[in-house]
Amino acid sequence: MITVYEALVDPTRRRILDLLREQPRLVGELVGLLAISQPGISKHLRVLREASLVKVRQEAQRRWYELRPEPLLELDDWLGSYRELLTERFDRLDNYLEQSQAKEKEQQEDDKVKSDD
Amino acid sequence: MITVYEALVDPTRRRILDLLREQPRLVGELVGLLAISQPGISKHLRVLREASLVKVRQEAQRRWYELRPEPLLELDDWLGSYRELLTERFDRLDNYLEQSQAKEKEQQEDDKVKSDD
DNA sequence: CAGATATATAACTTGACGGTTATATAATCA
DNA sequence: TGATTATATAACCGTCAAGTTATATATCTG
Repeated sequence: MITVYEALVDPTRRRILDLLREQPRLVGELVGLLAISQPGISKHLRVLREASLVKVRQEAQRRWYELRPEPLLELDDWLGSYRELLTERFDRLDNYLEQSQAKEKEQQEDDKVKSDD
Repeated sequence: MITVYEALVDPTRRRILDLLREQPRLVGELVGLLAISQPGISKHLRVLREASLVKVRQEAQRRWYELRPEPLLELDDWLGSYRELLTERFDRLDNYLEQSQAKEKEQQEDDKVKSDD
């Protein structure tokens, strides 16, 4: 079994989850979107499966991967104990959060620039 | 710079944060509590520092480590997009969460059983 | 100053991770 | 049936993480 923390540590897997949040996807679709080889994607999907963060529905040779957000509750629960501390000082943090979001967005752009050959 | 995801992936570091949530602690205190060598703890603290999750106050030879929860906001933000999905199906998940908590508690017990030699 | 105390850093080992290419498996299609 | 399509698995490689022991650094104490 793989913990939700282990599943989320890799940015590619977070991207996959974000993509699956929009809609179920085929493996090949994810390959097209993520600039990683097909076996690489399959390996990530295996990790997500073993963390129970996705479920699969087979349809002929194709596999539809679908989000299963339940395990995120554990993370949310852990975070909960910190949330009061956070909201206490909330004013100080607005700035911080905006910075982080900018950084993340930047990185996602980088990911996307798959050389189109 | 170390991401909050990287910082949280290690269970020992999550325990350290939990301990610092209660109160600031000395390195030696954490060593006593965690069954890892002093350099091991110092390395974890360095990671937490580079993730901006702790701050240090020096007092003679001692170092007080204190929680800095701000970076957790980024994680909370990421989780936010999934929270609606989660609450939608909330009834199905109670059971799941309880299981996870039991597992975690079990593991923490294991951590604590430092052979007292 | 010499020793003791508290912590950090260096160097090393081991194992796991994330990527790759090559291949196996399984279903569809002609 | 043989070729094609879609995905998973195997084998391998380089990097890094987490632990260790040994040592450096810095402060206090006698």
